[in-house]
Formats: sequence, structure tokens, C-alpha cells
Amino acid sequence: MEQIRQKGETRASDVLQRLRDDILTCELKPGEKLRFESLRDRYEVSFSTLREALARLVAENLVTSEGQRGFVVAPVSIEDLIDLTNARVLLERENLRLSMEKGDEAWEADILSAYYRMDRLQSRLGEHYYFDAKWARLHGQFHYALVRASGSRVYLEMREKLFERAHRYRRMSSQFRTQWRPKDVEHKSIMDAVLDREPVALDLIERHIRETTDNVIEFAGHLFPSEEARTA
Amino acid sequence: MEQIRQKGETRASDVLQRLRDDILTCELKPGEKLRFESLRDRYEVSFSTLREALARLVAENLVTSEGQRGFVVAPVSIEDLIDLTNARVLLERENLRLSMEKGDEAWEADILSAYYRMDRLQSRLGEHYYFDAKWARLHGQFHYALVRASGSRVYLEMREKLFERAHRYRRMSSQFRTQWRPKDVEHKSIMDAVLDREPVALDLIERHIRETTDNVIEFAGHLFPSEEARTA
DNA sequence: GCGGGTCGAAATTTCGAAAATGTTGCCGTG
DNA sequence: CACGGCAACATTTTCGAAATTTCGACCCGC
Repeated sequence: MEQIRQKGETRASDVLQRLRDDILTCELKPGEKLRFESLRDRYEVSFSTLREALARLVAENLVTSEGQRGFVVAPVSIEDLIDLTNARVLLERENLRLSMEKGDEAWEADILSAYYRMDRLQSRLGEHYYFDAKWARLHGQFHYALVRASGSRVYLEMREKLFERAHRYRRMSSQFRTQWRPKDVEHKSIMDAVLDREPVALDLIERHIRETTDNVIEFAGHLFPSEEARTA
Repeated sequence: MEQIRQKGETRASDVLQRLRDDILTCELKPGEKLRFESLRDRYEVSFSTLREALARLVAENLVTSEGQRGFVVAPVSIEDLIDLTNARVLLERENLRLSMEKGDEAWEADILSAYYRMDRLQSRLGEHYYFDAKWARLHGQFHYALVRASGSRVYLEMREKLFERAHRYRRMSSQFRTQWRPKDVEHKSIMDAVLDREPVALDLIERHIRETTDNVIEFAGHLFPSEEARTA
């Protein structure tokens, strides 16, 4: 068989990534039951390999497992989205605060570079930039560049996981809107404040996150159950 | 075969719990290589079942997996302990703040009850209470009771995971000291401040956490590598 | 003696069949 | 007709052997 995977990468970690992507892009819908047979067909791996990948996703809160009744894509709800947003704000502020305190010139250079790349692609894409997968990646990298000098592995890992979980909501809402508010000016002012070490940057980033959540609720809130049955 | 496990509980989840315990109590030492053969003998399960449990522990940061070279108990370091402590302080403060804002009378009653049970056992055990497993559980439950009314699933889950990771450090240091500073007065004053909704409670809990970490470093800091080789 | 390549042993990773468990629908009884 | 038990089915969970990969020792040429 042809060797597709990179060295040091297992089939399970490959499936893990694909499963995560499919959940985040809602190809596997929230609340959907994950049957082994169909997953085996889709990803072409064995039961055990799937099981390992699913086990990891459970610990990431993207999948839930109920006793001996299999796995389910983690459900969504407005409460969860709000909860996630608050947690993201807390961690983003703390990371950014530390980053601005500790960041050196290399950090500043990375920020400028990440912004430039995002901005250029945005200009090229025009109004519909938000649907572009590549832009989404650059956008994520820009925000990561801002906080990456915080020096705290724990904070950054938590931030990363929360960011991913929230991404599913953004994705769901993006299918239901035709245009996004222009964020380029916002990003620019955040970047400037961060580079100048102005404390107001923390408030700007908080508003940035909360506004995105508000938009998601406005455009797609009707998709989420409000306070549905939830098992502990 | 005899039915030991409860209904709706899989063999994998059972092994997961035992593995987690063994890691937290340092029966499996930090940095130790986890070979399947010996684990299979120890827990009497098959490769695949082990693999699933290990995969979950990886996502919990208690185990690391390196490409195709197996699993290793997550290493410890002073940097990691300090990082964990800062994160715990951030989350404990936020949870407690929300809890004091939202907590009702049932919450207050639970706190009193948890404190009473912990305090009673402490009196009975005398000086060596800190080595007692049951006291450790009651202590954990007391601290959980304080924050549990925060109403945020995300915050509480993060808090739980950080608490567990930090527990390993506490455990390591407890083998190297003969006596602990009496914390009973501290716990009492924290509880009183919380029940009275005094904002100073947040500072008390922060100092409580940081002092514990300082103790750990003082008594067992020599055990941890300071800035050893760390792979990304 | 030293660096590089090769082969064998040891460990991990993957697989699909077999066992265990949960679920559904049927049947008989109250 | 409702309800509880039972049996057949569907699905998950577990197992250990087979395939793959890594690690270490040995050998060869320089």
C-alpha cells in the first residue's frame, strides 16, 4: 500500500484529525450518533483505530460517550456558546496581557507578518472572505500571533481548545448569512494597540470576541436548542 | 466471568481511572515509559483497551505520546508547576467570584456541610491528616463546594483538570515532609468570607493556592528537573 | 578508529472476528 | 387494552494475532 502518512504519524492520529475537522465543519452534525460501521466505511480504518480517535475527542469535549451506548457528536446550545465565549474572553485577556508584557521584537514582527498575510488575502477575496478556508486559517494565526508570547503552555493550550470548540458555532452561523461586517479595521486597531502596549487592547479583543458571538447568535441562534435535555 | 463493573461502565473506563490514579499517586513515575506488555500484566486487559485509556490520558495531559514510539507519563518540572498554579488561581478566582454572585442557600448549606466533614476528620486524624486519602477527598470536595455555584460547565471542567494535574505535585512533595502547616484556620476564614460574600475571599483563596505551591517547591523542588529537554 | 549502512529483536500499531451488552418488537398474561 | 417478560437483532466492546515501525548492535569500507 502506498505510504501517505508522514513518518511518526499514526493512522489513528490521522483519523483523529479528520474526525475533528468533520465535526468542526459540521459534516458530522451536533448530536449525531456515531456508528462504528458507517465511520469505518467513511475513514477506512478498523474498529480499534476509530475507538482510539473517538476516545481522544471525548477528552476534548467534541464528542460524548454514554456508557455502553456508543459515541455522539457533542451537542450545541446557546448556553454552551455563551459559556464558551466567557471562558475565551478570560483566557484571551490573560494571554494577551502576558504577551504584551513579555513579547520581544520577534513577536512584534510575527504579528505584523501575520496581519499582512491575512489582510492581503482579504483584499483579494472581497466581501466573501469569511467563507474561505484559507482566510480562516490566517485569521486564526493572526490571533495566535498576538498571544503567543504569553509564555504559558497551559494558558495557550486551553485557549486553543476553546477556540476550536467555538469554531463549530461560527461555522454553523456562516452558512446562514450572506455578508459579514468588515473586521479589517477592527483587526488593525487591535494590532496597533497591542504593539503599542496600550492596556485598552485587552478591551478591544474582548469586544471583538463578544461581537462575533453576538453575530453568531443573531444569525444562527434559531439553530441551537435553548435548554434541551442534557445528561450529566 | 464475574461481573465486577457497574452497568454502563466499560472495562476501558475502569482501566482509565486506575491508570489516572496510579499516575497521580506517582506509582507510575513522571517520565516513565509505558510499555504495553507490563501494563497488560498489571491491569489484565488487552492492547486495544489499554490504548483507548492511554489516548484519553493524552488528551488530559497526564500522558504524552510520541509519534510511533509509544506512551510516556507526562514529565514534571518547576516551570510546569508554576504555570499550573497561575492557571488554577485565575480559574479559581473567576469560579468563586461567580459562585458568590449566584450561590443560593442550598449552596451555602453544602459548603457548611463539606467543611464540617473535613474538619471532623481532621480533628480525628491529628497531625498527619494530610497523608490520609479520605481527607484528601473531603478537602477536594470542600473546595469544589465553594465554587460549584458558578454556573459555568466550562470553567468547572477546566478547574477540575488543573486540580488533578496539580495533585500529582502535591503527592510527590507529601512523601518528603513530616508535617504540614495547619490549614484548618485558613479554611475556616475562607469559608466565612465566602459565605459573607466578602470580595477578600478571592484573595484568600489565591493565597491558599499559592502557599501550597510554595510548600511543594520548598519540600520537593529538588525532585523536579528545572528546565529539562522538552519536545514541542 | 570512525562514520554509515544493514539486519534482527523488541515494541507499537492495526486489524477483524468473537464476546458482551443494549435495543426492539413480539407474545402471552392480567 | 396495557404491561411485563422474552427472544432476536443491532451495536458496541474486547481480544490477541499479524503487520509495521523503531531501536540497537554489528559489520564493512575508509
